[in-house]
Amino acid sequence: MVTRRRAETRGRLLDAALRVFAAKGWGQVRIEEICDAAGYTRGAFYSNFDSLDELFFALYDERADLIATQVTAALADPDPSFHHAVERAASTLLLDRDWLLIKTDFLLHAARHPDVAGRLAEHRARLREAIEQRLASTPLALPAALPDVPAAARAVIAAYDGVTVQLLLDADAHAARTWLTQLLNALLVR
Amino acid sequence: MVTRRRAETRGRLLDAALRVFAAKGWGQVRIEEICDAAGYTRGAFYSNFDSLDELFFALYDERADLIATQVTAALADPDPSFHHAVERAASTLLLDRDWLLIKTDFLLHAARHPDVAGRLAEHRARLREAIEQRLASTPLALPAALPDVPAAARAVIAAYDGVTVQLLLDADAHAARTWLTQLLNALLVR
DNA sequence: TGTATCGGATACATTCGTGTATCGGAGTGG
DNA sequence: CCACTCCGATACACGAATGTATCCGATACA
Repeated sequence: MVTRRRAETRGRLLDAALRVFAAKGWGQVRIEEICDAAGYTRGAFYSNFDSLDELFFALYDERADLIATQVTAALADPDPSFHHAVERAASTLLLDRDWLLIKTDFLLHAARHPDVAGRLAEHRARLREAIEQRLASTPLALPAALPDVPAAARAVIAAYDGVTVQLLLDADAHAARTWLTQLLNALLVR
Repeated sequence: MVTRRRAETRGRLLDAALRVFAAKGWGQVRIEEICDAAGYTRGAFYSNFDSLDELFFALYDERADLIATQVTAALADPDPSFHHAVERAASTLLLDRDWLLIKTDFLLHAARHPDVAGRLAEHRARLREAIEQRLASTPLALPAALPDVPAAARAVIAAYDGVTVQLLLDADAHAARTWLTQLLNALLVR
């Protein structure tokens, strides 16, 4: 089982794919571009993946799992203040513009192909549950328009999605983070 | 000047392009698909446009202008109640899922190609100004986290973008509209 | 109505990307 | 050290999409 070299090139291909997909966008990417960026030829690609879709999905799964784990950890940390936890989660979520680009590509793909929307729904559900648990464990005076914790959690996700759009457009990560915390304050603090 | 037939086919091509782009997504669309959907051959396309990009941009400009005009009118209408105006604007903005798909495609394109981001920025600016004027002309007790009207207007846009994502995923326009009004209440009403 | 022009259809050449089949080298086990 | 296996490189054949050049029918105008 010579899984050593194989895992290496697979990893390099995934890393290169992240950059290339972020730069050009789903649908503009040719297989050979990724191979070039990774330092291989198409032979390596076809030896590790069956299609570009499979690579893209593998990439999405890998990164989505990573991010969800990090955010969950940031929110579940019991000791710091609420605002501090929000800051940490916001930093994780809005840190990597490349990921936001790819995630939005995947969102569009899921919107058009409901059969693959499950992966995305699962990712969002993980984030929502982490947010709900954090909200439930923190004494908050929610505004009248958001009566319960699930509604508040959905509002948090909507704010995140809204700020994501802004960050995609102006590429100002710092402004996006402060703007997200400002929005969350407006939403969650009566 | 035989502009009659020409305008007709150009219009049909744009209409067909709206459907095809919404269904398949930017980057998955072949010129001939649009021509087929419009009932023409590629000759008609090349006679009216230089490239697929040009067609896509023309389509975006046309629809963005239409939507912005409608929303501005809905918001500027002085007589109805604030909530009623919000409902009308929300209905216009969230009515057409096809448009949201295309708009998001364009968002990604703009995020990756800053030189074409101007069109999108202009569209957003029009919406923001309409919102600001409406907010300024309505006595509202803004929450502490959104001190002034510009901040509140940006929050409205963020909420719109966030709800757009949800609508893209679950395709439930009615839920999206009520959810948007709920979010706006949470954001704007102290 | 005849004619000139315009617009869309058709045919063709070319380019580009893909997928497969095969080859050579590197790593592994005996 | 040798043989075997695995993996990535190379070469090739095929199909798809594009853009252009040309043709024919429709429309406008005298």
